[in-house]
Amino acid sequence: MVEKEDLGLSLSLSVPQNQHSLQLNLMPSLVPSTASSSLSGFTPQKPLWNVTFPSSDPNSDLFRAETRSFLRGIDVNRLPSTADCEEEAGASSPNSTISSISGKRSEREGINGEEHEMERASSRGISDEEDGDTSRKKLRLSKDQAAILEESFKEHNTLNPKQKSALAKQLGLRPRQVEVWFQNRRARTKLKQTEVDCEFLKRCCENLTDENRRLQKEVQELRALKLSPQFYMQMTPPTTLTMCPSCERVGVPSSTVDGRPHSHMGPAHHHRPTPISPWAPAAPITRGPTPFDVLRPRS
DNA sequence: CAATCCCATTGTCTTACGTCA
DNA sequence: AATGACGTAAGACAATGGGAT
Repeated sequence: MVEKEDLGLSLSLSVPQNQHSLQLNLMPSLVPSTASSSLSGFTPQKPLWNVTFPSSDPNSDLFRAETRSFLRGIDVNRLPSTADCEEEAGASSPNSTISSISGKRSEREGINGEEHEMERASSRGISDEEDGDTSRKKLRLSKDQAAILEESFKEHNTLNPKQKSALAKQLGLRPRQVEVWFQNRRARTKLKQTEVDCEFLKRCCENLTDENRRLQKEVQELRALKLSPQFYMQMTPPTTLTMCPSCERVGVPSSTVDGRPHSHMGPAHHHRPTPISPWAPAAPITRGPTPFDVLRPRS
């Protein structure tokens, strides 16, 4: 298990076998365009693929939104002052923290105490015609708010009630908004993880396909070789070789290995020796790179 | 039973792009 | 050809509602 350093985006991929759990650590703020990954059993030195995060992608909506917000210099969720109300009171202005309160949430957060105060504070900017309107208004978190939330998310991607309240107070948001932001943030993280996992599996599939193709070719070549008459002529008379299907060791019946009886042939051995063709190499077949080998950086 | 999470979905906002006058 | 207004599709994201724990 890889430590969730910096709690950027820690990705884990579980494949059927438990031992193949992909851990991907994505740290958008530190590693803007690449993601390091590690698979238990191997740890690539180089990033395997690029992952672009919204805030780092100049074409992304978040980036644009941030840029917009920055350029305008408007904190869309700041509790509106009178000056703000005069300046940006357009009906479709994003400059509002107005949002309808979920009935569910209203039940949950029995409006009281600090949260009640926050609730009222957030409602202060509602104009008369909006006040009675239950339709929610879209808000955009300011760059600063988003940055603080992001920082907090890096530290811990879930919040306890105390942290939530403190953060909400710090940001001038309702606790419910902070909670929602964290939920949506977790969802985005998961989505990104899924995309990365998908990309990884795609690569695995491609590599396996390649290897399969290569092995098929190798088999064909060996078959062709097997059928050629010259090959037989040069063959020494076949001896009866057997190979333990379990440990893939070649054993010679009615003989000893290193002077000692080979256990494969002993009565206690539970594997039935499999006869192998005389042209099968005694040495282990050098296999081609597995997908993991391919992905593994070469030193 | 309440709190919280995840998930799917909705609603809003913004941008890019195509069309037309 | 250049320009501005307009409509629209697409994407991002805050918010909602429901089910699960």
